[in-house]
Amino acid sequence: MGRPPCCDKVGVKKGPWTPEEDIILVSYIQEHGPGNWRAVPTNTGLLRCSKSCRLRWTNYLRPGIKRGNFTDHEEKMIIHLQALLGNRWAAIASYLPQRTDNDIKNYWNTHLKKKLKKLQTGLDGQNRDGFSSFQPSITKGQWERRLQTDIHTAKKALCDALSLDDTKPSNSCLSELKASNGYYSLTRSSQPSQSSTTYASSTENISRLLEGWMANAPKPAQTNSETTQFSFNNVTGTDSSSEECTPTATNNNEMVSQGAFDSLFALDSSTPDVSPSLSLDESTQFQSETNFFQDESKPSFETPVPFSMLEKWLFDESLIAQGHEALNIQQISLDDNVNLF
DNA sequence: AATGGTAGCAACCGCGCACTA
DNA sequence: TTAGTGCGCGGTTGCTACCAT
Repeated sequence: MGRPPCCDKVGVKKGPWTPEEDIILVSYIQEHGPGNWRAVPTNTGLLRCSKSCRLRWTNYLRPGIKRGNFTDHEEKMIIHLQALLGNRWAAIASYLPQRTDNDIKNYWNTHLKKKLKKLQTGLDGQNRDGFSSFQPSITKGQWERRLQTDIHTAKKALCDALSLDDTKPSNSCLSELKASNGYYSLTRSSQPSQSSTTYASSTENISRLLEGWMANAPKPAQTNSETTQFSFNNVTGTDSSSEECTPTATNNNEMVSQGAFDSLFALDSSTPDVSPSLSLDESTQFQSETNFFQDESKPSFETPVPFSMLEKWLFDESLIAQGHEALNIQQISLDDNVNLF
């Protein structure tokens, strides 16, 4: 059977999204919810294909997305998870609730690959930080087979471990908004760029504003130098809470504040001992108690479960040195990847 | 100041899977 | 069982900003 194109390509706009398009898309999703992407261009009048709309929403407009500034812990998690899962960015992203697969993929390709390569060449076989060479105890085929059966359940178990309540306000929100001040100019020429394009910064603002919508009933738009620059008065329900980053904005289940999220990754040696390798049985046990991926393949954050299990599993580098099998698996994959550089 | 190279990132493309009729 | 459809994923491209010369 032939596969029809996702759109007829005729009259379909490509390239960067404009703020106006973002607003239209956000407004539509706010009203109808994500999904049925095929209908989005038709119903909104956007000259974009459905895939483009979905991608734009998933990667940039969806609430709760953190962009840029990967922390050391996130970096480590990505490295470990990439070693374990390979280039399964969506799976890796599911462990980093605020990050998109695209973001992680880009970060891997642009930063971490180089970093690891540098590390690999610099150390030249010395064992350090879990990234060095070693003698694999099992073949890649073996661990891949094992992963095939284990990854899915382990993924769900880990997501369960990530589940927590979000009660802290985001401290970084306001400063980011300030940093973005003026970036939403439609002329895209009013402010100097910092580290990203003016457009990227502006979509971040859209996301943050949307967080406010999702969290609260629509309120009259508040006059503000930042929001008015965005022409958000075209959209009903602009919420001032997104500017203030008050805890009221945390009702959204998808959103995890910076503070809360960072706390997840604080290494805590006092946490209970767990096996560094999630066995199938353990994972299945978790799986039976949880309900994941409610929306857009991201875990929910309803049931507070200590993060220590995942944390320990991912970060206990001493276990790497001890040569546990599960971490050997990571090492194998990591070495395989490094060899590709 | 101008130019060329490079890095970073947003977005696109094609494929595969799941679901339905 | 097969065809049609929608969606998600991973790889890749191309644009833009930055940096070195």
